[in-house]
Amino acid sequence: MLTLQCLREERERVLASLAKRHIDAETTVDRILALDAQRRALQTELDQVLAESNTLSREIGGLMRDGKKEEAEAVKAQTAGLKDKSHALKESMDVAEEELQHMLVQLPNTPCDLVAAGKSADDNVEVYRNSEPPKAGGHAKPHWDIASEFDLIDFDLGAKVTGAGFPFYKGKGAKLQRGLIRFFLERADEAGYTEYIPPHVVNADSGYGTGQLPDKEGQMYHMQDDDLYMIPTAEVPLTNIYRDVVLNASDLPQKLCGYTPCFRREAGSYGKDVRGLNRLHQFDKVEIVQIAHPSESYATLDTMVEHVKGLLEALELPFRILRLCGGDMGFTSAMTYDFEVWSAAQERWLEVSSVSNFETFQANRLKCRFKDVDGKNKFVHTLNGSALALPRIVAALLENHQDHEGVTIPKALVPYVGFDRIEA
RNA sequence: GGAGGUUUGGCAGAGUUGGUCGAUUGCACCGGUCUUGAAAACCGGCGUGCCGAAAGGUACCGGGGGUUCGAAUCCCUCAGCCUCCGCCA
Repeated sequence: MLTLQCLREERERVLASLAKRHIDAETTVDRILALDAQRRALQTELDQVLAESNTLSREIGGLMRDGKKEEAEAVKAQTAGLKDKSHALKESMDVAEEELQHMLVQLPNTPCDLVAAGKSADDNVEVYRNSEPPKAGGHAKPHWDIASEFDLIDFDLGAKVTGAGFPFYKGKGAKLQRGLIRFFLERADEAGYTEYIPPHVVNADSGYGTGQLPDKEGQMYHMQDDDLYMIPTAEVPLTNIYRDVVLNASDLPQKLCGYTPCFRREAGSYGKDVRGLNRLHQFDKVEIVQIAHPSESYATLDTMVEHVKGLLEALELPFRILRLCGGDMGFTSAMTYDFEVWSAAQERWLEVSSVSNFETFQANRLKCRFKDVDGKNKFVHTLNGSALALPRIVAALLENHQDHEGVTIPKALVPYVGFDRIEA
């Protein structure tokens, strides 16, 4: 979430920045500032009452020790009204604080300067494309047909055993998954990311820390009996490693990665968006995360973009990179690059990675700071990116590398999957 | 799942008949003296949030709540960790 200090000192900039998301936050921000002023005034008053109370209590303590019981009783009488007074002040302060927090967590992050204003995906800025989308040959089969023809993925079986959006991967389909995961992890390892196998289930504090709660409450599977959430991305457990942590400046950057299945309820999705592998309730993903020094974070973002770019090049897929506009960016992000691969049969771009800098937005919630050279604790910047999400990569591999007899596995991937062709 | 124990500042570890305890001490760490440099020794500093220009005030001894003029110390509750028993991959 945004810091109060930032709202206080840079109100105009924050409003202008949020306007790029097509959000008019003026009313909210001003209400927050009013509550903040109110809270501070109450705190000052409360502190005074408590100070008085503490002084008297110490006095009583001294008198009791000296055996002057009657004098102590007399002082005690002076404390009579103080407790009610402090309780009342505390209560008003808590009320103001609660409303303030409630409003504050609903404000999204401020897009950074480079981000364009915009309402929807149409306003995203394409910053890179490795090739023109191959012309439709008319014969390209969609991945769900290929998957079925070579018995790679069974959607119906998944629907029977669990429900729609939970496919079974089979035979070479399963090996392809396993190979891709290994391939992505090895590349992350080579790039200096430490591998983690995190829990696939997190508590509410963690959901809150990375911003899934309360914003996306309905998107996560929730286990009511234990009040735990299934992770929608490894970002949640990996970034929450740093919740309530103060790092040394020399510890930065922290680079970590991890493979996990991801679980998303995807309420409200329908149609061609959910066909085949396009959108699943459970999917596999390798995530890269960095905890960076504020002055380095945008350079870090660039290296992460380059990393993902390298993966897609190795897989020989046509792709483009978009810098998302304000209106299309996630709630917590200050800047996001989306990677999209071309689907030859569906003849459209499919998002396969999202690489973001959250600046201090998550760090503020996580209370993740570093001790700066001036001795002060400051918020770190957090970043993460998919490197990569599997289903649409598999879709693109099947569709783009198909021919009449089967599918050719890109050379870089062969050592990981153990075969170079998928055929009948 | 049952029984008991435990949870203090980066770590270790005092403090529980409630009263200058936000907290003794050691280690680690930072600065200084000494030294060609280092080590040792000695001196000083050394948790975090909030309010405040500052001085200072206030809050925090696992989380939350309560008793009291006053709680790290008493009570309730939740959680983590440890030991034993049970069950089990």
